[in-house]
Amino acid sequence: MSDYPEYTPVPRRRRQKTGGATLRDVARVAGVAPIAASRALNTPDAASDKVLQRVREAVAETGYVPNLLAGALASQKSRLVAAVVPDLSGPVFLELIESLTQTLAASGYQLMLGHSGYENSREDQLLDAIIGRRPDGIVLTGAMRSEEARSKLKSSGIPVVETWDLSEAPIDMLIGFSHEEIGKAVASYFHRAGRRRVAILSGSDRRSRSRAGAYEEAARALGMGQNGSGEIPSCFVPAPTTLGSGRRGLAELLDSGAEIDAIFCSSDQMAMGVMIEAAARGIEIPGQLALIGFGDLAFARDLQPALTSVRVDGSAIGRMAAQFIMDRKAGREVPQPHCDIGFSIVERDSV
Amino acid sequence: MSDYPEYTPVPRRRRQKTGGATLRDVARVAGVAPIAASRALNTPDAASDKVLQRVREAVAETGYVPNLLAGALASQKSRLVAAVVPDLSGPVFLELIESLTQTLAASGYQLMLGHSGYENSREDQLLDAIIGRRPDGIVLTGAMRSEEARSKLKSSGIPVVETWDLSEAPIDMLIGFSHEEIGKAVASYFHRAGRRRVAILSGSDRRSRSRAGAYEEAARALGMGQNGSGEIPSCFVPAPTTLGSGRRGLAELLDSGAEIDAIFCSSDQMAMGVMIEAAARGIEIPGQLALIGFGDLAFARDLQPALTSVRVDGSAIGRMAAQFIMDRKAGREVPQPHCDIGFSIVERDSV
DNA sequence: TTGAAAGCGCTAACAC
DNA sequence: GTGTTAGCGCTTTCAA
Repeated sequence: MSDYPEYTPVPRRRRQKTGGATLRDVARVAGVAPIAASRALNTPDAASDKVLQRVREAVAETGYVPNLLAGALASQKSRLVAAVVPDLSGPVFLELIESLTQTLAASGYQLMLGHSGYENSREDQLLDAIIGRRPDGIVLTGAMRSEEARSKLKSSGIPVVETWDLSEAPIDMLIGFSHEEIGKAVASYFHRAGRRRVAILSGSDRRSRSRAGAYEEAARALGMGQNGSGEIPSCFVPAPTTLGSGRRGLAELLDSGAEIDAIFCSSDQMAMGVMIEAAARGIEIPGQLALIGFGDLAFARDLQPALTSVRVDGSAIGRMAAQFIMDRKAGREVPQPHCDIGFSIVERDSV
Repeated sequence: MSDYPEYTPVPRRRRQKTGGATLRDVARVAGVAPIAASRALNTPDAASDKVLQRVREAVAETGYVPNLLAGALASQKSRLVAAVVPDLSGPVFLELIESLTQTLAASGYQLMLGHSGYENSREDQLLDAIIGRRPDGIVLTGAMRSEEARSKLKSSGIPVVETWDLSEAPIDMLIGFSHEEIGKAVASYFHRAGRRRVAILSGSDRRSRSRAGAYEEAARALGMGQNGSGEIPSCFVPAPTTLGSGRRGLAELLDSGAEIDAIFCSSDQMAMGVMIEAAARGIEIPGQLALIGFGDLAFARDLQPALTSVRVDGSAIGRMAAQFIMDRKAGREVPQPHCDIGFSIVERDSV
């Protein structure tokens, strides 16, 4: 054995690289500086045709896929937008989510989805996970009621679009409609249609309650309700509402002995449930019972009878929200950052 | 005018900082090194109580929210998982997406959602956007049939879970079931129920076609079909299928003059449409017409009659997919990376 | 248990 | 139009 110490090369600190080709590799192959390659890919107008050509070849040769994480870190633009929904199974928000994804994708943005549930419990944790990714925007469809969550959002500096509601003190931007107005409009619609003994079947989430409250109030003001008492029979079921809760809701309403000739349902699914239960009980719609749903889901027109429903243009909300955020990020000013998108009652055959 | 050049301070190149507090700020406030603060937050076990305490206070004081982008870049762990669905409006995938989001969220992962549509056109673009974010895993529920897309996925080195199908040559991991077996099982179920003049109403997407094909074949093998010819009346509608396409599909089937006593619908929504159309035409279910749906959506049990349907456990797929990916990332081996999760026929009253 | 140094892969800010 | 340099905010690696 020799006493000479073995030759140990100075251990160069090397991290494991991710494996794939990087912009440097592309640049080397193309024979240009990394930044030139970057420009060729991101702002092709600012590069000569020669560089463009060679970089493109190099990309093809190396199979380079840009690391958007690194790009986002350097440029402070993540091209990510987060959307928070209480729940996906109540398809009310689907239209919004789809149009959001689509509009964003067309501009190279990606959607990050978060579920908040209908309770405020996980909000904070979810928010940290979202803000931590530094999205270019956050679209809220529900929840975020806690003051802590709101101030966290505000101080993050990330553009926020609240949707699906009108708030007096928006965090930032807002695209919504008035649930109270809807409640009133439906009550008055029933009134004009000659219905008097109106009832309500509603989810117990805040928004449905808000529609329900305005509906009851307006109905009473119009002199509708149970003969004598002016009471508006109501049934509240936990969100998300389903076809099943519609069936059971109607059963409960009927079994309570109330005399009813019209029901406002807080979702089209529930309305469909009511239709099915009514059919099972031999109650004719709209003859004996008129029905208005909420959401105007695709199937509403295909029901028998076709369902009259309150329509809110979820696609428009999605498109606008995406536009708001992209405008903001591009430094453009959003002229009307608080928007009431309204609603309409789509008249079909169930009233 | 003096000829002396004005004193210009050396312009330090400063980027605009994002504004929020960084780990350095936290560390400074806590009086420790940045790395110590990092450890206090990520691996609390490896830090002394004193440091822990002071870092926590500093976090609260500064309102620090970790920049996960930077963390991901440095650690090669994005804690992001991408899911690609053809479409959200056919709620078949909702269960999967919800359980995926939930399982991931419980471990601090976030879901990134991508829509592929039912055509392969946007696949490649979508894939680049996804791979570019270096997610820790990708869950595929449809599409990705092009060889280019598959090889891109493979060479990315990102764990991929294909779901909702059994493939002979999976890209990586797989959690699925056999659409052919389902077709056969439904045909034989109708046969055992004494139905003979069976038909099919199906979406025209690949998977529905695959179920339909096996169903027709099995039905013919069992001697079912139109009297004499053995033909199986079929109607294919574009995906996503809806209640409306169910109504129109039944109408088409009936108006073609076929004699039918059982229909296999490729979605529960279509089955519901068939029910409605049947009711409108005075056709009794299951007396004159038996019905089996696919998806076993929540409303199936609440229909009148309750709908018999093929059930696939989407939640289980979501949970497993999340687990597979997290195991992989943690260096654990996934013992059974190819899994047939099977299906069941939930017997209710429509047959 | 704690810290200093060296990146992760990219782009903003300059200079030419 | 192109290149140089210095980070973005974090964590890995190594050394104490």
